[in-house]
Amino acid sequence: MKLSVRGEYALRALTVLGVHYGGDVVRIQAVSDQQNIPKRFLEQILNDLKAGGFVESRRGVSGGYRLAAAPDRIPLARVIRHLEGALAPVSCVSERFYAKCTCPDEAQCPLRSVMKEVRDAIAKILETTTVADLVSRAKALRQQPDRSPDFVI
Amino acid sequence: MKLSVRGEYALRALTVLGVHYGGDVVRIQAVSDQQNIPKRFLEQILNDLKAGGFVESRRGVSGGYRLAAAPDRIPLARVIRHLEGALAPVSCVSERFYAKCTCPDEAQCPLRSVMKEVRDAIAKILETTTVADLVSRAKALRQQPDRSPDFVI
DNA sequence: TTAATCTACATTAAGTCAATAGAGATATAG
DNA sequence: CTATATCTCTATTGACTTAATGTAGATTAA
Repeated sequence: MKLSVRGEYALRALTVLGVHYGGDVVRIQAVSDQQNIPKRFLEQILNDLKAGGFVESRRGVSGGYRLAAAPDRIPLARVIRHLEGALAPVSCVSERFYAKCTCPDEAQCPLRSVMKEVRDAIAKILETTTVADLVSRAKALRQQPDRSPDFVI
Repeated sequence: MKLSVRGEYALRALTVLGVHYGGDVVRIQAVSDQQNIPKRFLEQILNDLKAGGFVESRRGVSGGYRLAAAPDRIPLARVIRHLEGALAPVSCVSERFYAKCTCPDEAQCPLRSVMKEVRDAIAKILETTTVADLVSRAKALRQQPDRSPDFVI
């Protein structure tokens, strides 16, 4: 049930680009420094995100990356599906990456129905959460960095 | 976000043992045949499940495996955690397998809070679903193999 | 023209996964 | 008591994936 480091880096990078949405492009180096992501690896990832239509780039001096769409139009599910494939824990319950599993009869496999519930729960969250949400959560967390829920007056 | 084939086999095998709960032990060969699981691989898995306290075994002729507890006392989450580790998509939001991630400041990482939601959604389902549920779903599906919800009289 | 940037493709080292191999221990049937 | 079907244990393999690193090139603002 893992999100790869690659996927994690991608979402963190998109958050940075989301913060600067509407402004100028952001250099890879800046994202790398700020988010503690190996620069060369991040190059690959951003290139992949460009191929997926999530970001656009400008080359040359003062080049960089920016979001290709408004942050609230980029659900996390789309990004993760592009980078990693299925959200579903087993391929036989995936909506867009379906593949047969090894059970003798899918129609009678009780595990499938449970895993379908899991898939739906994951998808529900990741379909409705967007890069814009990451940006606003980042802002909120910056305001109240270490205030626990019990610490409200 | 994947459940490994190993984990899938384990849960399918436990379902078979769950069906026979209260009766005699079940041979690996029988489980292997019935569930289309490579026998030698299944041996390893059942051995691992035994180490985890989920099943017990009898050796020798007419040996085999049986559940070590009532099916309704075995939540899927326990099994998966034993075999695969964390349910959480990223280690930094795992309750029992916490590990630091690479983000510069966990307290201010917006991705963490989203992934925590995902973790909780997954855990909620897998903590409340037990081997007994798999057994009863299997029975239900056997009764009504191809009757869709729209097809009820 | 320079230098900072993105682009493209190749390579690598380590790890994981699914499965297989082989030798051994145990217990039941006969 | 012996034959044999089972579980037990450790090791190994081959394919694949992951997270990076290497090298060379294209682009563009200053």
